[in-house]
Amino acid sequence: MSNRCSDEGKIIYQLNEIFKQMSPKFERCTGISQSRLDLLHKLFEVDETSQSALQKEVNIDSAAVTRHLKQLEGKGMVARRKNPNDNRFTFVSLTEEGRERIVSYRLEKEQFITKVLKDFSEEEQTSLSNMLTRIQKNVKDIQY
Amino acid sequence: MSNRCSDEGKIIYQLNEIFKQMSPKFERCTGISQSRLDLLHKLFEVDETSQSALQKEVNIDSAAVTRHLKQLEGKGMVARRKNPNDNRFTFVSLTEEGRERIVSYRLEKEQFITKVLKDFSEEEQTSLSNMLTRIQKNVKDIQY
DNA sequence: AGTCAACTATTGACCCGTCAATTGATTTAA
DNA sequence: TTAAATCAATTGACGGGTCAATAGTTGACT
Repeated sequence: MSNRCSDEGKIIYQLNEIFKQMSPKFERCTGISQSRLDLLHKLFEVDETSQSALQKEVNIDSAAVTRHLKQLEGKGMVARRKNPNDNRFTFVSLTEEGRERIVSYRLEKEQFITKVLKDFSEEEQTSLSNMLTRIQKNVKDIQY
Repeated sequence: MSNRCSDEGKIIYQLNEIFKQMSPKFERCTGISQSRLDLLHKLFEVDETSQSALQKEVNIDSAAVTRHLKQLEGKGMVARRKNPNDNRFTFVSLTEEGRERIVSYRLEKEQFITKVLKDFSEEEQTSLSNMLTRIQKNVKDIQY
């Protein structure tokens, strides 16, 4: 249950470090931030969604979603329009240009991922993934 | 080397999710952010250091370090003074109050960690840690 | 009808990180 | 000894996230 202090925080520490080191490299390699690519990915699969549905999928604050989508709209990658049947909702979809550009993003991302998982066998990957899933569950179970 | 798409991005995704979900809970449980606790930890071990040396250890930008330390100074947890032999450097140290309070922070942190690693055996923990180390190395090797 | 509650989206204030430019102190070299 | 280079720390501008408050729309209930 409890083990020696030197090791105790190490995994948490490593998780943070990996995140901090990986995020900026991801952005430089792919040319887009992970959050934005996530948004585009979801849109890629869905054709058109409400903003709130999108927000629930990517799991970032709706304020951030609004700002991202506005910028992506400014760059001509997504289109937004109000739901005519319910003006509270705004529908979001990829533009043609967005749809084209996301393909190259995906490519860059795949290359990035293979670099990150270099020398990991299939078994190791699934083993790692399973452990991460368990950690995720533990984190979720922490009340407060 | 390359495997099916559904699994490809999953680990990266999980790492991000864990980080995003864990950070705010950590802060609520312990009452302090991870970065700040890191800073205090280093100071706890070292008695007095220069700010730049501290910055190198915690691995966050020196601008952020300055701002953190100023706030911690405002709360009476750390003390700062210029190095009399070289006025470029500022020395940082824990105050008595800071030294007291960090003990409880450590306690909260330990409890948090055991929750995160619930149901993980020693072997699993070292196995996980080793894999994370390898990933960290892979990330570091990504040029650009 | 009219009011009230619920819901989406947006905005503002804030935290935390980065990079780039600046300030002040010291060292190096001419 | 003075000028240039270097270095630590700070500051400002910005990106991206959160929460809280607000605006606008819709639905339900009296």
